[in-house]
Amino acid sequence: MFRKIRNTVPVGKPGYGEDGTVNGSHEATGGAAPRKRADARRNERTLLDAAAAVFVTSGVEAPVRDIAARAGVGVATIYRHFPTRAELIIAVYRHQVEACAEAGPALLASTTPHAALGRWINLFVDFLVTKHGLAAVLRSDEAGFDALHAYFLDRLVPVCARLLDAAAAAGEIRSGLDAYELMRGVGNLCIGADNDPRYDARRLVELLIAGMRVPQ
Amino acid sequence: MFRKIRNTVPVGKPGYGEDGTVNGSHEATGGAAPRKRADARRNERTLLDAAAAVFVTSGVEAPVRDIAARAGVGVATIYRHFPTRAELIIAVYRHQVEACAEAGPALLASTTPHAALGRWINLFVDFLVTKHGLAAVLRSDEAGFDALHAYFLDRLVPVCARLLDAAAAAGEIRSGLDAYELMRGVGNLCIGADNDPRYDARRLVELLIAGMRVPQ
DNA sequence: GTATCTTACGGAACACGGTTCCGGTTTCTC
DNA sequence: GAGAAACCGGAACCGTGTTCCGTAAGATAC
Repeated sequence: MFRKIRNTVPVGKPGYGEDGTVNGSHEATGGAAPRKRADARRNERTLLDAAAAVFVTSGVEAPVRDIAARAGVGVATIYRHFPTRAELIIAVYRHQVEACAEAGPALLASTTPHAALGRWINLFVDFLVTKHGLAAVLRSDEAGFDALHAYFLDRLVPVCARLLDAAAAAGEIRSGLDAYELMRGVGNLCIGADNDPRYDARRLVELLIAGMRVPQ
Repeated sequence: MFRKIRNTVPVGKPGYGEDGTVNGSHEATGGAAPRKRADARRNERTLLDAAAAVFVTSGVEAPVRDIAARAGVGVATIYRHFPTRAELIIAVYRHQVEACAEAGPALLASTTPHAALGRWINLFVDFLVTKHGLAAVLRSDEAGFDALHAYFLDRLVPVCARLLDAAAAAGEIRSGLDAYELMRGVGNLCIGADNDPRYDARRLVELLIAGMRVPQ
C-alpha cells in the first residue's frame, strides 16, 4: 500500500525537455547518471505523450492499463519509469507549472501588486480547471500523491507568498494571510469545475480574492 | 458500474426516527408499505449505528466490509438496505442535515440577513469539517453518489437561497449570487479541512463571505 | 560481426475493494 | 406447528492498482 517516493530528480529541472531526452544526456551530478538504454528513453517519451492524451479524454485518474495500452507498452513499464502516478502527472504538467511559477515575478514587475496577485491566481485557476480531475487529485490524501502535493506546493507557494507580501506591503490586502492556505483554497474551489455548467470556479475565486482586500 | 438509484423514500422525512423504526410503521402513502420483517428492521438500525461509528474513525469512504463486520452482518445485507453508499450516508446524517436546514429560517428571524447568512454558513461548515471525508465525497462525481448530491442540494440550497435573497434585499451583498454555486464553493473549501493543521476552512469561507459584501 | 552481459520489457499473477448470487435460515401468517 | 415469503451470510465475480519473472532488446568487448 505504501510506496517510498523515489526522488531521484529533485523536482527541480524538467525531465521532458525540448530535446526530447529525459535522462539521455550527461548530467553534471557527480557522474552518477549511467545514461539509460535507447528503448527506455523512447518508451518514457511515448508514455508521456500517451498519458497526456489519455488525461485529456479520461482525466488524470484514468486506469493505468489505458495509458499503457495507448502507449503500446506493458503496465510494468509505466511503473518502472513513474513509480507513482504522481510522478507521471508531474512529468506531464511540469512545463505548465513552471510557466505559471515564472509568471509570478513577471506580473509583479508589470503592474500593481493586487492586480498581479489576481492575474496570477487566474492563471493558476485556468490551468487547473482545464486539467480534468487534477484539482481533485491535488487534494487527495491517498498515499502515492505526496510527491504531487509537494511539487505543486514547493513550486507555487513561494511565488504566491511573494505576491501576497507585495500586496500586503502596498496596503491592498489584509496582512497575515497564509500563501499555503490560499493555494489550497483556490485549488479546492477548482474541484469539479469542469463537468458542471452551474459551477464557475473563477467567479468564486474572484470573491475569495475580493474578500482579502482591506475593508475600504 | 452504473446503478439505478432507488428513491423509495423521497428524501423527505427521516428514516432513522426517534422511535428507532425505519419502515416499521404504517405509513399513509397509499397503503403500499408492507411493514418489514423484525430482523430486517433490527439490522437496519444496527447498520446505521455501525456505519456512524466507522465513519467517525475511518471516514465515510470506509470499506463496505468494515461496516458489515462492525455490525456483525454480511455485506449483502448492507446492499439490501442501502443500495448505494450515498443512501447509507444520507441515513446516517439526515438528522444533522435537517437541523441545519431548519436553522436557516430561525436565524433569519433572529438577526440581520447578512449575519444570519454568515452564521448559517458556519453551521454548515462545522458540520462538514467534522465528518471525515464527507466534503470530498459530496464533490465526487462517481456514479452512486447522485442521491447524496441531490439530497444535500435539495435540502440546503433553498435555505441558502432564502438567506441570500434576504441579504441582497437588505442591500448587504451583491445580488445575483447563485445559492447553488455558493454551497458548492463552501463545500469544496471544506475538503480536506480535517487532517491538515495548516488549512482552516472556516477562515477561507469567511473570506469568501466577506467578498460577497457590497463594495462599501 | 558475433558473443556476452546488462537493462528493460510484457503480460501473467496477486491484492483489494465494490457488487452480485445463491443455498440456507428466520420470521410471519394461518 | 406448517408452509410461504422475506431476509441473511458468505462465497464468487469483476475492475483496478501493483509486483514478479521469463524473455527480448540494447550495449559492450573482442
